[in-house]
Amino acid sequence: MGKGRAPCCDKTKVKRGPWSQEEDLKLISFVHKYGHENWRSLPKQAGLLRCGKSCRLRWINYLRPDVKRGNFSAEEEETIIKLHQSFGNKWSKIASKLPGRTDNEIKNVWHTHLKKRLSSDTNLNADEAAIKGSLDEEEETSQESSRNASMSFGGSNNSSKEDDTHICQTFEYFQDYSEFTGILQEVDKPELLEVPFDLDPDIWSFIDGSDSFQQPENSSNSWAPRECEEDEVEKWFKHLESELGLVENDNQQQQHNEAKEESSSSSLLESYELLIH
DNA sequence: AAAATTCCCAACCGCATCTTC
DNA sequence: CGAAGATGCGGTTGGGAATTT
Repeated sequence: MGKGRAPCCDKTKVKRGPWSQEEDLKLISFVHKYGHENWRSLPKQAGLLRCGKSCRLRWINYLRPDVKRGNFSAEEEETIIKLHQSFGNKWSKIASKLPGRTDNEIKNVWHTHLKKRLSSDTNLNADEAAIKGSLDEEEETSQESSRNASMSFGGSNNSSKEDDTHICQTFEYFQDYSEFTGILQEVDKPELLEVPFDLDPDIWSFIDGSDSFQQPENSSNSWAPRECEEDEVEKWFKHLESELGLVENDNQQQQHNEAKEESSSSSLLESYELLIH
């Protein structure tokens, strides 16, 4: 890098605001194939009308496969509080101690929940101190339990089901086959694998599907497309079919369909990780 | 049921730091 | 060593969802 480069981006020519599913797909598949060594040039090569900064943020905070979504557990919240006491508003530092959590997410949780909780705890403790002398033993016990109840605020015990919901929300808009093909054609007219079912394989055939993007001019090793071994793809498809119940008999299929909404979200994430790693 | 208010979070902005020339 | 671009970070905000009146 160095002198004579163009500015980060022309803000009059880039799209802003919420990301569409199409943009997400383009970004995911581009990063999957070529990595993200150069955020500045990525939007152009991926066919995105976005600032590189925006792409980076979207990837880190939302699309990265290892992003953990859903409510923070009580343990995570306590960890954040402790780390905040040590590091202050160093959100990235705090995030590095919480695998799967992003600095942005931690920052949001801090401002929306933990800060309030801490200040209410402080007030509670002050009140406690003020009235302590006049309380008999029974009243003190009551105060203690009240404070403990306050400490467990945050909805952290319902994380399991809500995790699934959040993961599902992340992936749910990838479920329309026709949209994928449209995006495929728009990105770079890749050869789409014919997949006889309607869901996730389309995403991944899209992602693995050949030369969807402009190859960077000076391709270094990190930019070179990853080799997608056929047996690896086949293995992954089998895994996916199994996860989605597509290799089951009718009864199993019916049972599976009933549970489909719950299982598909985690399966998707699992499959994504399986493919990426 | 509708309006008002509050809450939440994804995304933007601008500054700081790092990297390269 | 300084200049300039790239990237990272933290503060802030807009708008949709949820809740209250």
